[in-house]
Amino acid sequence: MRDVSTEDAPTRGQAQTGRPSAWDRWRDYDADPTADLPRILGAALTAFAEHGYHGTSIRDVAAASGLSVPGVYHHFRSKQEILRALMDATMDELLGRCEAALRDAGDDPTVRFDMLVESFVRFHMFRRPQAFVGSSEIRSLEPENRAAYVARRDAAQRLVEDVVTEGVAAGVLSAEHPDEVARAISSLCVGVASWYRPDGPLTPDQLVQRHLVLARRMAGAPA
Amino acid sequence: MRDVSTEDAPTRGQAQTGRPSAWDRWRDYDADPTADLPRILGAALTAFAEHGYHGTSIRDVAAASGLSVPGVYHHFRSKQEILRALMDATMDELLGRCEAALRDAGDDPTVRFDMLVESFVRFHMFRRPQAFVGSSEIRSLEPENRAAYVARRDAAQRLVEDVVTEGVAAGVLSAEHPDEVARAISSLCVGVASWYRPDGPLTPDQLVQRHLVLARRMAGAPA
DNA sequence: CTGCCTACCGAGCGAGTGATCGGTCGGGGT
DNA sequence: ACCCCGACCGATCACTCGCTCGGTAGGCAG
Repeated sequence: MRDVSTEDAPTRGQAQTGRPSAWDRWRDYDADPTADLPRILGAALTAFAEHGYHGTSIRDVAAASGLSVPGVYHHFRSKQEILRALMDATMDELLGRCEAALRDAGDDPTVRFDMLVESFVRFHMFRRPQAFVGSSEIRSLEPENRAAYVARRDAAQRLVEDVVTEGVAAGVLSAEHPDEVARAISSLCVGVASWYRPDGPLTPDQLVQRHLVLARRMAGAPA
Repeated sequence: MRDVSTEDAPTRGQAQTGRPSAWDRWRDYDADPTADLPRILGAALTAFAEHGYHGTSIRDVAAASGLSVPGVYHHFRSKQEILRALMDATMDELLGRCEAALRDAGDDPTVRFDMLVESFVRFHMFRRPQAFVGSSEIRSLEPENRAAYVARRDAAQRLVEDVVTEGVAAGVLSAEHPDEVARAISSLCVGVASWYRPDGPLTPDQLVQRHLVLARRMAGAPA
């Protein structure tokens, strides 16, 4: 039994200098959200997004992976372990991309806010199944796994909160309650993951811009 | 076999004059979200909110209702029928309360926007399980039931969109894309249902006010 | 008292569940 | 040639699932 959650992870964009750093190209997404995932997790992602964790059987996952049931259990100890690996991979990517966006943004609080929100919106647009499963299946995680996941989720929201707080301190934002603005921006993004369709009338860049406007307004950026 | 979805519904507040009108007291909520529901639906609501539709068995619902499995099937033809009745009751109340709020608001576009948003926020705070199940279990509805539910859900969002559009026409709001603002406000409220806890530091009225501020900002109300 | 209704329950059906057992098979090391 | 190991499968386990059958208990009309 091996943990498969990181196997086959393709080499991603790297910094030109120094050690390779994943998610440096935080704006770029493969069109297929399952492309970077090992096949079992890819199959599980699609099935969980469509029917939910409890609405999906190991046989569904096995069939979609081109494996038998024992074949799946060769890679994962249990159904719960598949969900845990999927949720972990989701948070790895979200946090990785957001931290990369903040590195790119430098020190200007306005740029930091904009780029972090942009990164959030893009993730929820292009990793729609991950974002959806990540928010709807928290309750299906066993207590320990849930606690670990929620902690990372809170850390992601904390990134937003900190950037709002910085903006207020620098006088470029005027939110009275940064934690609530952070929560509102998170809710907005989760919403995007639930209704966004790639074949909609607007381009991804347009949608990013429009949601950036909404986020700026909530945070009290000058019109 | 009877349809139980409306049985035992207590008489609610009525208009002082003319025919009785449900949800006239659209701001008032019983502390227990299951209080107005027949016991089977109340049990199903609690269980679905905690474990999801597929994570809940008929035996769970029966035990929580103090009935046997056939006892449950005496009132509902199938598990799906229970979910449908629950979702219907949820939309009945949401739409009923929002329409009552709009009746109360009169003609002033600013008041109409504020009261409708207030009604939305309150519903998602005090009917948290309903709101959560209503958004997370759409995928568990069979196609016909889902289509009917989504249509009513869209109608609710349309109420918000119309009020924003009215506000823009009257010059008291300045949103460029009312449909997106409406979606954002809905997302905000769904978010409220997912994190709000009655024992939090803020009173419900404070939370309503703060979310009203966020909604007004997104809609481009003057500061 | 009989007949019929609603409201339920004990027992159990076939199907499907997560998980496991004892394998097979092909490739790499020696 | 030998063996071992990772990757996988057919068959099957004990159990739970949604749902149903044939009943019973109590109320009420005639």
